[in-house]
Amino acid sequence: MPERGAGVSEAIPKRERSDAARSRGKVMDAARRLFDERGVDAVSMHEIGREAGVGQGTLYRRFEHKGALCSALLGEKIEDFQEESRRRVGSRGAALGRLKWFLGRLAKFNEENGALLGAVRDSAVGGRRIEMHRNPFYEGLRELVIELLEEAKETRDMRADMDSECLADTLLDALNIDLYVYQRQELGMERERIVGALRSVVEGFRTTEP
Amino acid sequence: MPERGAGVSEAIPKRERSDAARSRGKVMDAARRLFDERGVDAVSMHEIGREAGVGQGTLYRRFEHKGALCSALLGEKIEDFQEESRRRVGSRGAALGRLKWFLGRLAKFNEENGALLGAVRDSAVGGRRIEMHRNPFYEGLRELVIELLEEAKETRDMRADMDSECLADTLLDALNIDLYVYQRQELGMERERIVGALRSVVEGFRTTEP
DNA sequence: AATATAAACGGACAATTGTCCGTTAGTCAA
DNA sequence: TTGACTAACGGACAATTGTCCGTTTATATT
Repeated sequence: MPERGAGVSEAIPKRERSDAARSRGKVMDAARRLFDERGVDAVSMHEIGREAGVGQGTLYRRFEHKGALCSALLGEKIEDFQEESRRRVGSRGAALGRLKWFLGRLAKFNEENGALLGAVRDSAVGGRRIEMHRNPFYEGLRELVIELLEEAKETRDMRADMDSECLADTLLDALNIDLYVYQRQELGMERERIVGALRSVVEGFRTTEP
Repeated sequence: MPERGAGVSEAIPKRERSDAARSRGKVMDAARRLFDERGVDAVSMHEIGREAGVGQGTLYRRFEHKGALCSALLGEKIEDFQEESRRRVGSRGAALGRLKWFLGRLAKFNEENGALLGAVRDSAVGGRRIEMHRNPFYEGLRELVIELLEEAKETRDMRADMDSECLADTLLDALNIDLYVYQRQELGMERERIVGALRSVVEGFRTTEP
């Protein structure tokens, strides 16, 4: 197999045959339409196949499961989010300040894509539980946060004994979609409150100035 | 038969009829046996019913879903954990120190009950996503952490502007079973490392001494 | 254009979860 | 003890996910 460039999404190994591409498009269109109409949770995969006019085999060949389909639907949003994040995060200024900005941006991403993110999460059950974390999207976010924390260490803004890797997971998981929905809808917390609390956690990472 | 009702499963309204109690016992025994034999994930609900010698209606009347059954199975462990936690947490000493102890204990609980906790988590999909957080077990932990944080505020160990509620969710979610399994098995992190990182987060909550 | 071949297609099928409803049997009061 | 009331029972049934496999078709080659 020819080595493909390290693309953001690992779909399309060689080149898609024309009928395959057509099927992919039909399925994604149908899914968008049905999700829009009745909500993500209320639409079954078979229904999507029927609406798209493709068989189950085709449907599942293109998208391993509903979560993968939702990920594909999220595609552009993810690209935008990652692009903006990488740009802002690569800019000048204090690393911890940029980290705080990033946490706010991630909350906004949650806010805008809650339904699809929830479906992605739902599909990560049983044997696929690990996929929640081991995927290009999460790993990208993780690298980004680690990078910021390491930079904060180097500039002596953060204590040197802090564990950047672990902390990155902690910060990202504090904004996982399940907890976020629970805090927003069940506890009635405002977005700014959630983000604010997390920023105060980051504030605690700072070296105490003498 | 151990006292039921204070765990994750719903409280028993009046009193269980004798045949109902027998069914409950048979189902739990069968589940324990099969889970032990082949692992939680590899056993279906129907199989448990068959092994227990009860019909599907009975099975689902007693346990709403596989997660509820696993919660019941976790019952005693949960009791022990909660009891020990409440005792230690109610003791003397610095609140933040007790919080740190609690985080270690929670990690140990994860370690000991990973498979069942994973199944409980898996069953909290779709419409039941909220149940991951809105259940007596989680709420108990949450109250306990909030209590500690509030105490730390009162004794001026923690900055007064910290949001105890949000922070409690953050700390607890940092030890959710999915992330924990990912960090332990996928990233190969040691338990002490995970707990240590979280304790350093708590350390950051402290008021900076002048 | 004809042909070979591998990818893609479609829909039947298997597995699992969860519900429904007619039947059975504990429990309590007379 | 008897009888009635109602919780509990059991298994068929519906819905959904995901797989399998025989058939079709796009594409590269001659």
